[in-house]
Amino acid sequence: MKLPKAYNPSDYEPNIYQMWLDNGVFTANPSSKKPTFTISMPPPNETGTLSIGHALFLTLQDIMTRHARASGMDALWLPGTDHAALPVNAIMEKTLAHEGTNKHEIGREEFIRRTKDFVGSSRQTMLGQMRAMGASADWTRLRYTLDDALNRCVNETFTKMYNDGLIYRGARIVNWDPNLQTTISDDEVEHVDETTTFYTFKYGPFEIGTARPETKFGDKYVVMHPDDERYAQYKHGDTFEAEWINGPIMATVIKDEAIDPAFGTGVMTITPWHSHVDFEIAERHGLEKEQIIDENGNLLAIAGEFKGMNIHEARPLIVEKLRAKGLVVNEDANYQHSVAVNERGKGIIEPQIKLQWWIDVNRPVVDWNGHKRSFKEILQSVVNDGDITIIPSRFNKNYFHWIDNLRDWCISRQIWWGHQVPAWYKTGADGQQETYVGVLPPADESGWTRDEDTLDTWFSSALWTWSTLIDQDAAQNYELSFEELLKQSPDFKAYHPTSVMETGWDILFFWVARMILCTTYMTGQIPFKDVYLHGMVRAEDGKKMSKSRPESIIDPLAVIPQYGTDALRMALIMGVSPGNDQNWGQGKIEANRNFCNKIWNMARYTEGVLENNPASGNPEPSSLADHWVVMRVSEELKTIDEQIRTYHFSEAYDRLYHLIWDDVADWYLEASKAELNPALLKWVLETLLTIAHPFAPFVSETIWQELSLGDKEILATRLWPETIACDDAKAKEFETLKAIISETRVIKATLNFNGGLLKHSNSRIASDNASLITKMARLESIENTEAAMSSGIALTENNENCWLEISEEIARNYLASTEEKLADLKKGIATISARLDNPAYVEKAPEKLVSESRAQLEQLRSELVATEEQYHRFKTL
RNA sequence: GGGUGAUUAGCUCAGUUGGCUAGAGCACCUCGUUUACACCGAGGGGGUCGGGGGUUCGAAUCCCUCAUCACCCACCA
Repeated sequence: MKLPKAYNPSDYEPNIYQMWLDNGVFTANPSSKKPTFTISMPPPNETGTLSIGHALFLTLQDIMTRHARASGMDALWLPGTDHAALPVNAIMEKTLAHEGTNKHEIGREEFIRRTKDFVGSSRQTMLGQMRAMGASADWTRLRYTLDDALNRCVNETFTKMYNDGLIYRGARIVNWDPNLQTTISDDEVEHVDETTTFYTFKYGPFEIGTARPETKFGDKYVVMHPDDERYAQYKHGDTFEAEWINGPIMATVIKDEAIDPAFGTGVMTITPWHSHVDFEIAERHGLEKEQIIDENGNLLAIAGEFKGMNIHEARPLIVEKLRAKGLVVNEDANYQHSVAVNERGKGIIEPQIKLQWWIDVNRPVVDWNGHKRSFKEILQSVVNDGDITIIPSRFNKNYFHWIDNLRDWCISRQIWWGHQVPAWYKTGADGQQETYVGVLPPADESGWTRDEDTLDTWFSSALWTWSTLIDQDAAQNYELSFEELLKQSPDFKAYHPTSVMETGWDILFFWVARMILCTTYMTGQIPFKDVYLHGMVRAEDGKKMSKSRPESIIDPLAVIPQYGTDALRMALIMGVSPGNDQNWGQGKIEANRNFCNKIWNMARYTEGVLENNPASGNPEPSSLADHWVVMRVSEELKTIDEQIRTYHFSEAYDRLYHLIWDDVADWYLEASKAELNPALLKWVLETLLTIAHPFAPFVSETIWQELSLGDKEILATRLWPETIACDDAKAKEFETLKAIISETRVIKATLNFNGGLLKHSNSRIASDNASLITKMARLESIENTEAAMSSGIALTENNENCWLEISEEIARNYLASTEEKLADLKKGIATISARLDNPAYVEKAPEKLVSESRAQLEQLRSELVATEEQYHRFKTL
């Protein structure tokens, strides 16, 4: 025996993974003739270690990839990591602050160098963890979002969009994070609820409400709805003088439909520099805009005596001053509103007007399917036209809704870690600023200075599916045009568009939509055909795992040594449906550790049999159990294959679990002990290991290697098994046999006795399989009496004239069970005959269902007759 | 304000396009040291599928409505 009694995963996993690597099992081959299957791995951020969420996506993608490989495809799962601009930058700045310095002191070059060191070690940790999860990714094609080739793609994309007028530089209102000192996109803004004080101030003849008195210094426009009759006497453009924070000011009346007359007094003043809505009103009417708050959140000169003060300190002082002037009309301390924060770091967002780079999403100049379209229109049409399928489909609605609300995308960031904007500026002879945008710096760099900003991480991530497939060396040859580069990239030609994008629903907008946008634009192709969205893994109590509750965090790498990677993988997909969140379940991991051990012991049993009874010849079913197991395995081979292909991972897993445990382990292996068929037993084991492999790669491959199974040396390269022929009638006979054994067990358990004598009257199945029945039902013996039953308890669930010969004394105790059974049978008969008595059912339901119902009714009725006879006999005992 | 999801056994959840008398894992109860496995085997209890309407021969599944919970988007002077 090579296999020890229990499966201990950590004894085998690292070696098995290394064996796969050594044999190049995961390496794709674009020159093969096989159909291709591609997944671009969503690159994890290089900020630390793998989370349970990473473990989930690695499992799902690995199942798909291994299944594709087994389906005879050239499967490429392309791995990578993300430079994670904003989070990494924040970590670095914090580290520098700790050391008493900052990025400006050490300079850009040194900053980049130190950041590379940091992410380098973090990357190695993460790659090791991904391998520990069993990820069958092609590590020879490992990519990084800051690779030189990707940088070229970034510059190509930026330049092309700039030349097409789709990227522009403009002073617009942005989401400014004073903590991280950068702009962020709309999608990175999160709203958190807050209770604050809502003030109502007197402002000339009006009363205005605000939660932010500190922004009000420069307010000189008072806005109301044009149809608000309370203010009908004031005309658009009227001016008036009002006493305000730092003395009298001239104010102008503006009428605008953005104002809700029902809110507060229906009048407000605006601060265009620090509010999105106010900015839009000011733009509509061509109003002046003035900055009040600087980039650190301090008040500017316009605040007079408050100049230089932080807004939070200044707020109460400003209110105090207004109160002293008698301008405070009302204060509501329980005002509920939400405040915008950066989802990274939770810094409060201060809108500012800044000169930034933007992508225009509304300009219809992009060629797509022969039409000039805007980015918005392309995003809509690829999903509407079915080029891309989102799974589950309910996310279509979210996706379209997001597009409808999409505004121009601010892509520049005031941080150093990332792809630098490929734009250069110089002041020309006439004093005007010139701008140069290009893939390469200007030919003569003298006088030009490069834009200091970097691009939003998602801008480079948006190029991920194809930038990773272009020839990495050719990308450095700038003689080649971008189109030539694509043509000369074998991987791009073989593997793009990719087959499926598997990712979390939380980055549908951030990433999936932006990949579609940039990829259709640059390559003329969709990035992927299907989008499969998984949910979040939450803590066992249903709440988010969070750093503030360290005990809530499940570390996948801590689970693996104790339970094994396979158990972790299966726990993560068990009972989980696409797009739905799941709670971590300790019970699930234990159940799957046990399942792995079950597989192990199924192999161990087979190993023992084969040692004494070497398999010879082709596997062919002989006994009833053989025919039955071949039938069951063949059915499930097809179904599980289909389920994986259609992304029903949980159901595929469920079928595998019960096939192995219930059908094979509990029935077939036990039955085989009565009538050995070593060749078939071996076939069953090999087949089950092959279909279990995508789910449980380690235990299946370990057994394969330890027992030197199969026609191939490595299970990971084996094709999905073929079915073999069986006799359906014999398989059905085994079902009858199962019924005899099960019912015998039930009677024995109900009456709680051991042994027992089973008699039958010329049952061929019972006499042919006497030893099997005796063994599995744990009987004393079995005999054919030829005579009809006269005493004991009849088995009524089959038509084989079998009965348990036991004393009338004990048999009478079965009366209660018989009564229950009678009730159940009558209920079942009532249900089905009611259905059949309904002419509409017989007429409209499919013929197959109707005939099934008839057969079922027939069966129940004969069972009822037998049970009733028995019942009356017991009554008279 | 707009939207999505959830509500199924004590707990955590599956349940493809409506179709066998509604399932799993865990937990629970009874029995069992059968040489693959106690990380086991055999048997069992437990649900009017959130409430109410409707469509249909047939509804956990489709439609309407209400309730509770979670989340997303927008707004917030």
